[in-house]
Amino acid sequence: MPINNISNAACSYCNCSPHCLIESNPFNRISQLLVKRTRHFARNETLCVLNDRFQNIYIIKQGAVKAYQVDINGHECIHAFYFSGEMFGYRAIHTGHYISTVVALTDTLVCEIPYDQFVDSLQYNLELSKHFLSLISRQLSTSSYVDIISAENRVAAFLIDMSLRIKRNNPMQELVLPMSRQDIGNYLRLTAETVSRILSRLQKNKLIIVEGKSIRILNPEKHQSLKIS
Amino acid sequence: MPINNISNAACSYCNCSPHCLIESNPFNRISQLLVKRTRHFARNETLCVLNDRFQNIYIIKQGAVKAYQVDINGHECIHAFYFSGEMFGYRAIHTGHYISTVVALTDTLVCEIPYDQFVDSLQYNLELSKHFLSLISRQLSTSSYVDIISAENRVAAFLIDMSLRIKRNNPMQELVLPMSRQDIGNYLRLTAETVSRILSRLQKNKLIIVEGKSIRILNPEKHQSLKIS
DNA sequence: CGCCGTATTGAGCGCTCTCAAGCTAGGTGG
DNA sequence: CCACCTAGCTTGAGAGCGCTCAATACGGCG
Repeated sequence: MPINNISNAACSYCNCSPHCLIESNPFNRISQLLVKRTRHFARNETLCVLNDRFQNIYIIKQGAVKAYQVDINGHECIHAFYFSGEMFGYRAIHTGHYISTVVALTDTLVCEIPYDQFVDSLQYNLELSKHFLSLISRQLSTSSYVDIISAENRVAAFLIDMSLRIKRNNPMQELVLPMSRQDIGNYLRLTAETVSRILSRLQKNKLIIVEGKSIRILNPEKHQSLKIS
Repeated sequence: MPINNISNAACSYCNCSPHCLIESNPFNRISQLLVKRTRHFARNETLCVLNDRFQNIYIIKQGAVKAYQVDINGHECIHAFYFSGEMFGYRAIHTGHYISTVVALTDTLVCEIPYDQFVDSLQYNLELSKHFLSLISRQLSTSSYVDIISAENRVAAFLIDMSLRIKRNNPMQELVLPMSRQDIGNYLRLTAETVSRILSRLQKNKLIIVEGKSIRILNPEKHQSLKIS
């Protein structure tokens, strides 16, 4: 696997193409014009650091990352996980500096797109402008888990979301979470102990089967009803 | 005060101009091209309704609004307040339908901008594209209050934020909150009772002076330290 | 095998919620 | 002018959920 492999292939040739967030005709039309770069990061490697100068938007070709800030108590506040096909970095557009540190949860391949060049290309393509605005707006329209009051509903909603976003190529429909219980807790504003207890409880109630990082969801419908507190 | 007064004045003549979020040279240059409309809403009147077709982006010239969804338990989840000079509606870009109901908290004047026309105008002005993306990105980069664990810190952070966003023309630096305690609670995911108790506690600790909806912040520095849990 | 990081489980505490009772301000009518 | 009403706000008592602290179990790896 080549590190920092420079490539300028059209999006249609990307291995992430079937489920890429920005995969769409308008983007493909423009994609040939953009110099993109595929980069590889090992588990625990840092993709970008809080306060570094904003330069690139990233799309994950393969793998998973977490984006977090460390608060004054040293607590790691995770505000997002991103998976295969998803885009990140755009939250830095306003400040010009990354507003979180992003770390790979597993071996991860990303597509790196220089923002300056990308935004300049918008003037040649109104459709791309519209599409990009729509993508960003999508992030604004998805409500956060912390809106959900009870811890159990929050974990259930998290599992449903993960099961929809993590691409799986196994027949058993099992979900393999790339993050630790602590990460899940930091994301949902719960402690790792609470996350663990709730997973046990959901298993006892025959809603899921837990085997370490691998989780099988037995009754997605039941979970749906849990989702909204 | 004319209702639904049609106007197409340049932004520079708007009474909101001194503190408008989208006030900037690039926008002013384009603003003459856009048909805008000034509309008036009385207290408790609805500006837009959840699931209605997305047509306009709004900028508040004067007043205040709350944006909320009602969850399946009938609980009103407020996800934002907007004040004079601020923009809303852009969260609907992705879905094409408004994702919340917006209601006036006081008598409110808004500037209504048709999105289709606005987005078409982007192709004539790259600077406007960049500026608009930056504005939207700003919304993504501001973290939510619910990230703050303790209720006291959440309320303190809320008060600091309000004091920065609500424009005042009084010398005593007093903050007049346009929303009820219940609204504050719905926004911070606390009960109205808890909000009330915490305001009393902050007053007892000589951090604020509460007189109904009017609040004076005595030690902004002390609050800052409260802000991050 | 022992080691270490992660996950699970338990006991007790504290914060916020629930439920309920008073309180206040503003409005209406006599 | 006061009596009365109502909605919103405040305050109190008790309960429950999630946190803290601590012990134990698991799993990968030398």
